Parts: sequence; structure tokens; C-alpha cells
Amino acid sequence: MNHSKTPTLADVGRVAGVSRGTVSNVFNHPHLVRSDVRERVEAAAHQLGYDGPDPRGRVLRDGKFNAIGFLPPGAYAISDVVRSPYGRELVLGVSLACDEAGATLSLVSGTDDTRTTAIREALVDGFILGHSVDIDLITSAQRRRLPFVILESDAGPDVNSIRIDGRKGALLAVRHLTNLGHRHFAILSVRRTSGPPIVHMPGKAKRRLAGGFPLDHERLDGFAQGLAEINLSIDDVPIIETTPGEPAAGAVVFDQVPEATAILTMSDWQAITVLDEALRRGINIPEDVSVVGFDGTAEAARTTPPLTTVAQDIVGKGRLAAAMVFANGPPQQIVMPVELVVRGTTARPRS
Amino acid sequence: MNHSKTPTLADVGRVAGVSRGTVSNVFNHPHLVRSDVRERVEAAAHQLGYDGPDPRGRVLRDGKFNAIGFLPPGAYAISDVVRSPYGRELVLGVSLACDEAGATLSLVSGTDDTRTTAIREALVDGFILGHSVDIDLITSAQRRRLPFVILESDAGPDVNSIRIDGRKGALLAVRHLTNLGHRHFAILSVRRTSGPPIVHMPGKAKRRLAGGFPLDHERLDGFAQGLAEINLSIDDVPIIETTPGEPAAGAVVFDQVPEATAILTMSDWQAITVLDEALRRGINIPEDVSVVGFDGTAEAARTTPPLTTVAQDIVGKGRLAAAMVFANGPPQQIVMPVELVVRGTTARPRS
DNA sequence: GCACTTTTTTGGAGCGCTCCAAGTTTATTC
DNA sequence: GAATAAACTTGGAGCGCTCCAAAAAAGTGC
Repeated sequence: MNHSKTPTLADVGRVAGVSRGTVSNVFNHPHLVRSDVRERVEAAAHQLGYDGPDPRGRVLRDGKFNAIGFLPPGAYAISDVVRSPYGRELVLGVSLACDEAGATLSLVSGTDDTRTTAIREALVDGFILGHSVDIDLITSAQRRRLPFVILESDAGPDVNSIRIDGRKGALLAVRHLTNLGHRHFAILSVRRTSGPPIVHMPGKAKRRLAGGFPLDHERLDGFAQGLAEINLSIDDVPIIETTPGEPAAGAVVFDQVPEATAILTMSDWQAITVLDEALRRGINIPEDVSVVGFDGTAEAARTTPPLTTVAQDIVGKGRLAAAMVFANGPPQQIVMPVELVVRGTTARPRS
Repeated sequence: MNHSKTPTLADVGRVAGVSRGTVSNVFNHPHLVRSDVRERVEAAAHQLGYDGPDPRGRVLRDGKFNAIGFLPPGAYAISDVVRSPYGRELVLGVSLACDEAGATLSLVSGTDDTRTTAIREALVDGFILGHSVDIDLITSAQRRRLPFVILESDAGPDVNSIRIDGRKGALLAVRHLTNLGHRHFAILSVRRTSGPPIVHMPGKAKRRLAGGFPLDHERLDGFAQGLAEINLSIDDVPIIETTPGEPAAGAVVFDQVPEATAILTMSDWQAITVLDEALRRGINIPEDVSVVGFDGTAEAARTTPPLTTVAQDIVGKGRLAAAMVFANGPPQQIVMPVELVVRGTTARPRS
């Protein structure tokens, strides 16, 4: 019997002439097994090629996976997270916390339609849900009865959430530019659905973002407020929505809003494409056009010139999120601070 | 009974007045349950707040996790992988393949001593082992009787492996520089153990790398061969070992080998620190010193000036590794090509 | 209404393990 | 060497699920 099957605890016990429980103890609590018995068991295990208890059994019995799951935001895939500067730093923070806890970090795949299934089936002890989580996902997560944290979305007092003060960040960015004397803006917003850039020029009736998460609207509010302070209306500012990583983002802005002396973005990633395009077209930054990023990623410090950006502690956010999952405490809603980091991409407009 | 416990299949069956098997079918093979029964079961599930079969039971029963595990190279932690340009692209490739397969990517944590335990306990269907895997890890992986692939290490014909032709890459790099007329070199090698940079100056007896994986020695061999072609000996070239991401790497090279007109590195990451340090010291690249990177990461294309580097298809490598794990076929040893990408950091030495 | 086919439903078996209360062996004390 | 304490072992219970052979129900044809 038990020909080529992989051996189990029971097989080892049989060969060593001890019970399953003792074999289990040899592997998990060796101190409470007499040494001669332990050696006998180890010999039997070796002979059978048994390398320790199968995690499947343990998992069922203990109910613990020792892993935490990270779900990419929105419709994004795992690969998008690794691709984006923001996503990378976020995952870095989470992974730091996992390293410390000796836990595994599972990047859970799933498109919109498979997402709830993914949550239901993920082999994890808790979740971090990327921003913009819709209500279905939250319900799924709650059903799993596992701790979870939502990023950049406030889902009420019963749900853990961590977000930055996006409104204030946006406000700081605009004020910085208006103080420098800028009056002609373009806004590069994030399209959260897939597809080509969408251009919203002023004048057209009420403009609505085609894709956009609460956090995007919050930032837009911040921009609006800052503009209102110098009696400008955001309704007069062109807004362009591009998906994250859209390489043409910069080109669309320059084509559609040539009069802009200042470009406000929703991410460093977008701002970087603007810088790239400016270089390509011979537009001087910041002399011809000022650009402000958002996020304060490491990349932003390395551009030429270095990017002025609304910085947040992304790594810290990931870390904190993981810590909250591990802690599994009462729900908290945390708002993290933002800070305007002025570097080389902003200056007075040409007079 | 069953007060606050989470409900199980059996509970739902009891409420709906059907057997466990039927409830299971409602969730997994709904087509073979009569519709009125299905609705009854769904109602019962809803009433109990049951959101589908618990993955723990399924895992034990099916033996499948639908996940693949990635183990960072050597003594590195998950976070190191995300931090390094090379690691990121590798993980990106793996994640692309996982996205397509609908599988989860588990970044398995573990330091040297916990690594084998991590392998033993990881909830995955297969592994990708970062380069430089020692024999213990391979044995552990084999014991799991799970498919696995080793990166940048050839462990013989019984083990899946993927590596680049590092020797050739190194050779191409040196030849490029010797053709330009360089005769004074410094080599920046990778220290795979933790600690400060180690400087190996020529002349000292036989020099041995303190930390270094087979791939590092292979590249060194390539450098040696290229130098030999113009009758130079690698024994006369200073070698400096720094851990990946060591920010001082550039500084140590300029301090210790001021006469070098060309710096050979083992990674783009290292090369970038050299560029940063050159900028800081007012050393002009490539006029004063030429620098060659290794890996061909996306970062290398964005430095100022853009980095000349030995490029490989990192994303493709990750993808292929995942594919091999999923395929679970007979062992293969794959050697991927490298290519010298000449950009702006190499030029003739000042005459 | 009967015999027969097809569609549904059932419940036992078992996946591999760890916990724990109870039982057994060994050591210590007087 | 009996009594007591300490150290070690045992094996049943159960984690939640899916498969599958067999039973039950429903459908079909005459």
C-alpha cells in the first residue's frame, strides 16, 4: 500500500511505531518528545522521504494561512501594480510589514467580474483592498469575516480605511501655482476605466468624469477650491482623463491645451509622461510650463528637472495597512497627511 | 446551536432541507441542481450569511492552491525584490503570467534560516526560486514534490532552470569598452551577503569574492576573457563588491579607483548609483568616465545620460518561469540571450 | 399504469493535520 | 519498593469540503 503516494504523518508513525500525534510533535513541538523516539521518527521520515507536515492539513485544522492578500485597485491587474511607481511603493510597504511578521504576501488576481470570487477563495487571513473599492467588494470581504482595510476610500465607521487628505493636497498644489502667478491651467485626471484619453473642454454643459474614483473627485474639489480663491472657476479649466501609465497623456495635454502655463496632475506617473513629452517637443520645464505631480514617489525626485509634487508616505501607508490587518482590531478610519514638495518643475510663468 | 460560528455547507443544507452535496453543487456545479432547489439553497445561504464554500476545505480536498510562490533570491526579503529595478521587472513578468492564468502570486517571505520552512509550508502549487539558490533549497523544493524553476543557476538536468548567458554579456560589455580605447577599469560586483562594500585591489594574493553567486563569477569570467583579448589581466583590475542597492557603491569606486576610465557593473542599479555619485562630484559621464550597466531595466533608459547596459528580457524571463511552473513538464534548462545596448554613458576615454 | 430512461439528490469516505484529555511510562522521594 | 510526581504518548474528534456510486425522483412512451 501507499506506493508512490506522498507519505503522510500516519505513514511515518506506522514505520516508526508511534502514533500520528507523536510524529506531529516531532515536527512541531520536538521538545516534548523523548530524544530516542524523536530520532526514530526522524529516521522513518527520512526513509519515507517525508519532509514535514503537509500545509493543507494544518490549514484546515488551524484555520490560519499566515498570509495577507493584496487586491489591486479597481480593474487593475497584479501587473499594473508592479508597473506603477505608486503601486510599487505601496506594495513595498506591505511587504516590509509581511517580512517582519514572517507572513506571505499574496497578490490576488482578478478582473472586475472575477474579483468577488477571488476574495471568496483567496487563501489569506486578511485583505488590503486597493482604493476605489466598490460596495460589492466590501460586502464580499465582510462575508469572508476576515479583517480588511480599504485604501483611499472611506466606507464608513464599520470598515477599516486609510486615505490621504487628497483635497488638501490638491489645494496646496493649486495655491503654489497661483502664488507663482499662473492663471492658465490644465488638469490631468485619472481615467479609471480602460480606453483612450477623454478630453473635457470648458463650456460644454456640465462636465462629468467618465471614469473616476471618489479620491479623484476629492482632488478635483481641492483644485476647484484653490482656483476659487483667486476667482477662477474649475469649469473654465480643461480636464483630461487618461488611464494610469498612458504614455500619450503628455501629448494630449500639450495638443489640447496649448495655452496652459501650469499642468496639474493626479499622479507622478502622469506628470512624468508630461515631462517626457515636453522634452520631445522642446518645451522647457519649468520656464515654459509648470508641472505638479501627485504622490511623491521616489521617481519624482529623479526626473529632470526634479518634480514638484504633492507627497504622501506611500510606503508607510502600505505598512500601516498591513499592520491593521494583522492587528485585527476595532475599525478605524485613518487620514494621512500630505505635503507639497517644491522642486524644479514649477516656476513663475513667462510674463 | 451554531451561534456566532461561521456557517458551513452543512448548516446551509440543514436550513434548506437538502444534503451537503447539493449545497456544494449549487455553488460549484449549479447546472445540475433543479432550479427550485437551487433557489431554496441560495435563500438559505443568504439567510445564514453564507457566501460560498470555505477555501480551506476545498484546498484539503482538491490539493490545489491555484497559486504560485516566488522566493526572493538569496538572503533577500520580499521588500528587496520590490525595491530593485531588476526584481520588479521579474515579478512583473511572473505576475503577467499569473494574471493570465487567474492564479495568485505569493511572495514568500523568509530569511536564510526560515527559508526551507517557508518552502515546506507555502500554500502554492509550484515555486520560482530566485537566483543563487543553494542546494538545501533545491532539496526542500524537491521534497514538496511541486514543480519549480530556478533562476540564474543551473542545477543540472533534473531541475528546471532559466538563466541568461552572463559570460557573453560581460564579454560584450568589455569588448565595447576596449574597442573604444579604454585600458583602465574598475569592476563593481555584487556582494550577496550583507555588509559594507569590500574592496579587492590588485596585487594582493589570490582574490576571492566574499559574497557572490555562480552568476557573478560567470560574469567575472566574461570580463576576464574580454580583458585577456587585449592582453590585460583581470587580476590587475580592482573589484569592489557592494550589496544591491548600496547607495555608496558609486562613491567607493571613485574613491578607490580614481584612475579608472571605465566602470563595469553587475546591475543597472549599481550603475545608477555611479551616475548619481558622478553628478554629485562633477565628474562628467561619459567624457571623464564610461559606465556600463547590466540587466537592461526600464530605469536604465531614463537616466541622464541614458545608460549603456547589457540587456536581457527580464519580464520575459519571469513570464517564462511562471509558464514552466504552470506547465509542470519535463525538466528544461534554458539559456536566454543577452544584448549590449549602447546608449549615452560610454565614449572614448580622454586621450 | 407499467417499465424504462434520464435527471437529481444523497451521504459515506476521505483529504492530512493538530489539539487535548486521558492513559502510560519513567523518575524521584522517603 | 511503594507512593507520588513528572514526563511522555496515544488516539478520538473534528476542521469544511468535494467526489462518486448509488438511491430517489421525475419524465417518457405505449
